Amino acid sequence: MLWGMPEAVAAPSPGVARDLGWTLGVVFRAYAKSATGVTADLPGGHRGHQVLTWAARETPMSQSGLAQQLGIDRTVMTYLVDDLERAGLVERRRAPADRRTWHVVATETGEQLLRRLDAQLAQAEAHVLAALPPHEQATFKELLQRLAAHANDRDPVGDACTVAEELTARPGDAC
Amino acid sequence: MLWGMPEAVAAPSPGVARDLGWTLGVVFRAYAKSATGVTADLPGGHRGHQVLTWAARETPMSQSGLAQQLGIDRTVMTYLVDDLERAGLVERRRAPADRRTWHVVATETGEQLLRRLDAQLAQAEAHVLAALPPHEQATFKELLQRLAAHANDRDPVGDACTVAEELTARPGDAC
DNA sequence: TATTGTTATACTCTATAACTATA
DNA sequence: TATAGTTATAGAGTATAACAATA
Repeated sequence: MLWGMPEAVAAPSPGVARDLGWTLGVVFRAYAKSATGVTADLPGGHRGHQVLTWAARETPMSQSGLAQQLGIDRTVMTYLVDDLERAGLVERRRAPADRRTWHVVATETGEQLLRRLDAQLAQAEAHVLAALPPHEQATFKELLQRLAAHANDRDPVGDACTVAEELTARPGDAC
Repeated sequence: MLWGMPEAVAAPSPGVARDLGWTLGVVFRAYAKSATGVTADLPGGHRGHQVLTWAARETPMSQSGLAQQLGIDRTVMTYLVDDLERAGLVERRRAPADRRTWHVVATETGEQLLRRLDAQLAQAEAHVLAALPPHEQATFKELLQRLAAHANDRDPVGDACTVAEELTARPGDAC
């Protein structure tokens, strides 16, 4: 888990409450909390939802294809599909062209559940945005989409100066 | 770890790329990746940074107070302060009023490092926002702050209809 | 008795590596 | 030989419970 910060957490100082990282984290966790609640009982949680979403597409995907797309380890994907299959939400079908691979396909039950989950997730989204009037909601989403589109464009901030070096650096040193 | 989704991940469908949850996650992870790099070598990572931030305040905090404020378990806080103390960034001082509690106070070294880390985190912030022109950056941050301020106002989306119930529900049922 | 802090233990999640069956 | 999938093992991170010192 990354950046777990359960429940309400107070800002270390008034200034921090205006930091991008802090506010982004607060809003993201508020959404994640709602979304986690929606997918809580689904096998695999939010990851199960992602797999189910892909499994409901027309073109079938292999397990390794799913793993690569969703950034999940191949070995984890096995357990994930196992659980979803046991719940009757997806099926494994041998790929005709390559008998090594399984295609993961949503069952009718899985597709019905997916539609309901998506509707509930839309509610969670609306809940998070409810603090803004409609036209500002649209502005926020539009700006967020543009940020997301360029999020992976450049390399992250250079780590030329590590903490280890910082610990021995003097105040005047450039970092 | 919550919502781990390493590296670049493709959206399950074109529509999803416009979902709030998806875009929020992409931008948050982009920032988290930069921020994690900044605090990578700090004992305790980003949590160590949070503790250090509180420890640098004027009014000293007890370990249990820190744990409660930051949503960290008491037992984890012990290890965290141990590591920060070993690195010479904070000190434990017996509280005069209550000899059971330790006050966690940043050392001069800790305060210097904190100032540098905060400067680097500001760079990470600027990096994430770089896709937008200045006046839209200000708009985004303002809207985000208003969302964050109301993030914990109401209860999360009702989970009156759990997945377990969904699995047995018929298409017409209200959820 | 309740609380602060510490320690030890167990549990969950994930990653690594070895194995099979196909290609 | 290389790849898809499976399984087993080990590791990190976290939570649970018991303990000592103090209130």
